[in-house]
Amino acid sequence: MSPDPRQDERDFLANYDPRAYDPVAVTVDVVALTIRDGALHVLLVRRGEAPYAGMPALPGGFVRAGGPRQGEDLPDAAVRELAEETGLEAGDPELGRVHLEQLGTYGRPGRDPRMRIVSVAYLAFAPELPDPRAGGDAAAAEWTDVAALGLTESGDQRPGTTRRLAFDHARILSDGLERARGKLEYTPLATAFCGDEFTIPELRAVYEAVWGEELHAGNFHRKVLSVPGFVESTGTTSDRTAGRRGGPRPRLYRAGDARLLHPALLRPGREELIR
Amino acid sequence: MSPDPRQDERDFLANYDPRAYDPVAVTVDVVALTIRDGALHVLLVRRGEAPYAGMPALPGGFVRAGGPRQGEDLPDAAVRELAEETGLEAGDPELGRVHLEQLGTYGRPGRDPRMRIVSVAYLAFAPELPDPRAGGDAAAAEWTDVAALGLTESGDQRPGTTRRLAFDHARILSDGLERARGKLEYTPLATAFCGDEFTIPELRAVYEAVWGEELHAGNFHRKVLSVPGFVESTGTTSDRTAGRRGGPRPRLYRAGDARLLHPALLRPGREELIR
DNA sequence: GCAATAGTGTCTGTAAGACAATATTTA
DNA sequence: TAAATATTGTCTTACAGACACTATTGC
Repeated sequence: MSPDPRQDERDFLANYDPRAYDPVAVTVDVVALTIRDGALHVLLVRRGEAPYAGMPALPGGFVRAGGPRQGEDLPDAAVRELAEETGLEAGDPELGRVHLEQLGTYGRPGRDPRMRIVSVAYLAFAPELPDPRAGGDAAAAEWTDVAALGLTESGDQRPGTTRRLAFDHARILSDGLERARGKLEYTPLATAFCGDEFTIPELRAVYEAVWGEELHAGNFHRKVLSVPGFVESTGTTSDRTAGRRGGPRPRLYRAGDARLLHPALLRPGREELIR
Repeated sequence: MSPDPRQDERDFLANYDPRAYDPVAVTVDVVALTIRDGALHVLLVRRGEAPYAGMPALPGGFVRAGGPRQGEDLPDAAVRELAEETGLEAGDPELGRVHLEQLGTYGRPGRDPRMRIVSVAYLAFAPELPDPRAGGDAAAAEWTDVAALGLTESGDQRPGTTRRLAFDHARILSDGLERARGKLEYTPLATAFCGDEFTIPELRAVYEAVWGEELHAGNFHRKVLSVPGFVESTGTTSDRTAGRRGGPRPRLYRAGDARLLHPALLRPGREELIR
């Protein structure tokens, strides 16, 4: 490496194609998912300005730069945006329980009418977080049932859907949901939607909410317990009565130490989708 | 939407946090993989300038911008970079057989010492492409055996490796290889490394090169034929003798119409990697 | 001829899914 | 008491992997 990075930088700025300096802005958008009342919800904000003023959008914003070695890393920007919109402090331990992963990057020319914007989308999975309105300066953000958005597999929204998403956020959310559905198959991600301790039926409710289909209780139960490291017993039983309509008290489990599920829990009935 | 996008743009540029306009450049980098002589190879260029002058790097370059609706989309930029470095024309039908997918985006501050750069990495799978040197103005690019790069699972290169990659390209390549290994399990991607017609042993050689382990010929053969839509018979046999050391002439197959393999071909012996 | 390989057959352990049975709880 | 639910058991079918076998080719 050259002994003088600033000289490098001057050479660099002087030499290469100036078209590359047409402004390109980099943003992060966050698809934050949680389970509320047994249904999958996504965090949406209401846009205050044009374009798409008044329409719901994914929380997001510009990545802070400031020089070659200054500014924030992309995952940090995603956490910051999530914290700002949920009203949680950036250092809140509640945020430590949130699983965050990069989803993909969207840069089609024209996706933002104001300027060329490349957006790095992140996917966040959280157990029930406080309602965004409770936070101090939290914007008009709220958890929205994804079923109400009428998303199709192709990333569009069905005609007649009242809550249309801004920009290409329907596509990004659609990709995020598909990623989440797939990850539930071969990782213990579903436990990230639960509290520290949870029952097998609660875990099954997570799978049913994300996959959108009912699962056979008995087979699911045996299967989860048969995957090494998926869950570990606490030896106690749940005394929560909310949502239960009878039957014995279910046992409580914690997340195990597995990072991959083997064998995987495959989604039923995907034969038609394969071709 | 506002009736005057240019007014939107002026408002936009006037109003928001100017720190976002600290220059951030967006590049694409391409992890192009192919099989040569039974070993997995990646396309690398030799850097001509500081930083990392003389060191091998992934092919890549700046995304062309030019205004809100001008410039190229990210996948187009990746195809352009790949075409430039391989010496193929951008419209060459040979490029149409290349499978391209987004790998991930890397934006850690300091990853490029000159300025803040966010790089969108793409993964390309191709059957044997012409040698880059054959192309007209092709840079000093060449296919490199990935085994010679001494990559570890953590994305570093083993001490003593002579060909050290520039920037964080060892990490990017490492992520690309892991993605490729995984995709071979549940998609028919391996056929993208083969010609139009191929034999089951050739297909097995692809799996062995990418996974880095030998597979049982008999079980692999039966398994491939049992997955619906993976391959379809041509009714002919291969008369190529290159690489074969005996035995009957293998039958020829084409890629089938499956987009997912069901059941999947799982990598053997991953029990240790699960925790 | 000899060694290597393509392709098929067989057997065993594991897993998925349908279904049933029992015990325990809420309403 | 009736209905719902947690948990376990049983059975069938499918599949992965180990191994064996035969036929066909290159050298």
